[in-house]
Amino acid sequence: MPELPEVEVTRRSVEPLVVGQIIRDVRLGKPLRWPLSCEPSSLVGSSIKAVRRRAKYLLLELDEGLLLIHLGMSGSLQFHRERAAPGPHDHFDLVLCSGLLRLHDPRRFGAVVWIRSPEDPLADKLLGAWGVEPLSDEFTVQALWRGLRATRAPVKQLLLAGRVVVGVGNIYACEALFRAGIRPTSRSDRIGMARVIRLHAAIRAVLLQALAAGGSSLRDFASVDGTLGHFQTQTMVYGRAGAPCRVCGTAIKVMQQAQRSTYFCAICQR
DNA sequence: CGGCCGACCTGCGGGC
DNA sequence: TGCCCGCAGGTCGGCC
Repeated sequence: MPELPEVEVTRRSVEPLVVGQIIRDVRLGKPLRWPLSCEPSSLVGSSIKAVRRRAKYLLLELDEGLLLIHLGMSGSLQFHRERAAPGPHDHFDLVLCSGLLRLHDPRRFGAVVWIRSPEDPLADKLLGAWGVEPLSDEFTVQALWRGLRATRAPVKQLLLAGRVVVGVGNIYACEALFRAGIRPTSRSDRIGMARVIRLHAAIRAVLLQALAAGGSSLRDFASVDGTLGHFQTQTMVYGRAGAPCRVCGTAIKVMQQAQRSTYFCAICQR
């Protein structure tokens, strides 16, 4: 589920429930992508000072250090007011006074990692080399232009790589390129300024539209209070192979790029 | 260093 | 109806 809109929707719904709360207990389920990197019991007694987001990571700021949460492909956070027995796919619980914050993640590509400080080598490995936040002032046409000029890779793969701009995954890369009228296979360094300007606007617009829709709930993504997102019903190309383009009526095509499915309209994107 | 590819893991939908 | 295959929102590490 988790691209920037889904992670941000999660952040906004979690924040008011956990900020100021003290960690009473920690429960681990099956192993996730990376180990927690500390004794679970060492987190007990810490309070949660803030909930931030960087790229697709949620960052719970503690008294000491940072709890970094990644939702992987299938993760979502839940909040239970009452004690609730964990299911087979519930792999991390933070017990607070106000209730229980729980990571539900069937595929276990997600992770919860404790980071001691910004100088921790783990911080660099996990948060170090990312590009700018697309909804911040740092994401300018110039920044996108420079990033595109620096590589011959297909533009869709550059967007997915996150080195220039973060938070854009497979759904929103396909959608942004459609809205900008750009072929996903176009060589990044051959895209002209007029198109870069359109792509810059399209990335922001599609992410904002998805945020307003509560994200995409392809399987079971939900915000912490259980609300489902509905952006998946608004996509122009993603998941619509064979269906008519909402602009020109031509059948939407799907192809493989770097082992990911790319959806596009061969007429609207040239 | 850039870019491709496999790996990680489980569930589900479509086709036979 | 039931089984098997392919595919799914991410990203790291190894290899050329």
